[in-house]
Amino acid sequence: MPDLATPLIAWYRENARDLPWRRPGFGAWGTLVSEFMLQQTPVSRVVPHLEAWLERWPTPSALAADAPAEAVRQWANLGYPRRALWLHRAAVEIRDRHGGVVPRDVDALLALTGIGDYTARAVAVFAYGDRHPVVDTNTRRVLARAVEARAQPAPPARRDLAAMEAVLPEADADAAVMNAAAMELGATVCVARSPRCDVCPISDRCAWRAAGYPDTGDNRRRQARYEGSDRQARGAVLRALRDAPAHRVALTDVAADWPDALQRDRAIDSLIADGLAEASEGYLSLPT
DNA sequence: GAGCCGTGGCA
DNA sequence: TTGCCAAGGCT
Repeated sequence: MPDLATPLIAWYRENARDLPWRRPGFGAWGTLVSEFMLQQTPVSRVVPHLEAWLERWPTPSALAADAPAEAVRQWANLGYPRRALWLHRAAVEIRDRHGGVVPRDVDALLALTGIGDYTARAVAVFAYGDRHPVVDTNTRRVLARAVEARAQPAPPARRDLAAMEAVLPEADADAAVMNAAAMELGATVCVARSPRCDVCPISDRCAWRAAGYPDTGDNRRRQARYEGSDRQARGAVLRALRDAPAHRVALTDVAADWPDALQRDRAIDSLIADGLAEASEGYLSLPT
């Protein structure tokens, strides 16, 4: 296995983007909030929302003291609004189970609502400096190409953690930078379409490049069409609630212009089932 | 493990 | 216009 860490770390020190969560002393709560927002949402859209969020709720207890509806409203159009609800629940759990301090232990982090393998380790590594493999979609693509000589990674699996562990330096601080560097390379150089191998710091040891960029197929899961989907209908309903005075709309008026009434009703029911909406006395509202 | 869950930018 | 892609997680 060629040494990927040395050139990646050196490259990262020179080329890392200046992002809010990379500022010294950003804090574990800020890191946690940023990681929730970054789950499937691009960096450029997250940055302004993150700063507004932390200004309003500087600690987990501050968020926990507010209503879930406020979290969902503040989430605005970041997408996947269940994350706002889960972040609020996590804040309550941090207040009640951890004295208001974001836990450092990976298992404790994994036990929080909305935190999985990626986010738990990202917090432990980037906020606390501990040594764990942090594997996101960028890292999976970098490892698939550099190590496995594949054009695209396989779907996410637990073995991805072992694959990253295998290329991680021993020292905690180096391992943390390596984790960030692999993600950064995947986000800015080793991108999904049209990778920029001419500026890649590990192109001389990339297995995919050495093999002549073979087309190894693509096992990635396809996203369902969004236009006309239930997800779009849910988005329309929730947008109406966010924009309404007191986050409350008469049930008969919610997304009344939606072309498919059955689909609209299905969306309302599923939002209620998810805890993102509540129905009472003929009105639909955000969760209190 | 597969399907589901928002939103917007870009080719 | 359509499909791809984005610091995932839950059921």
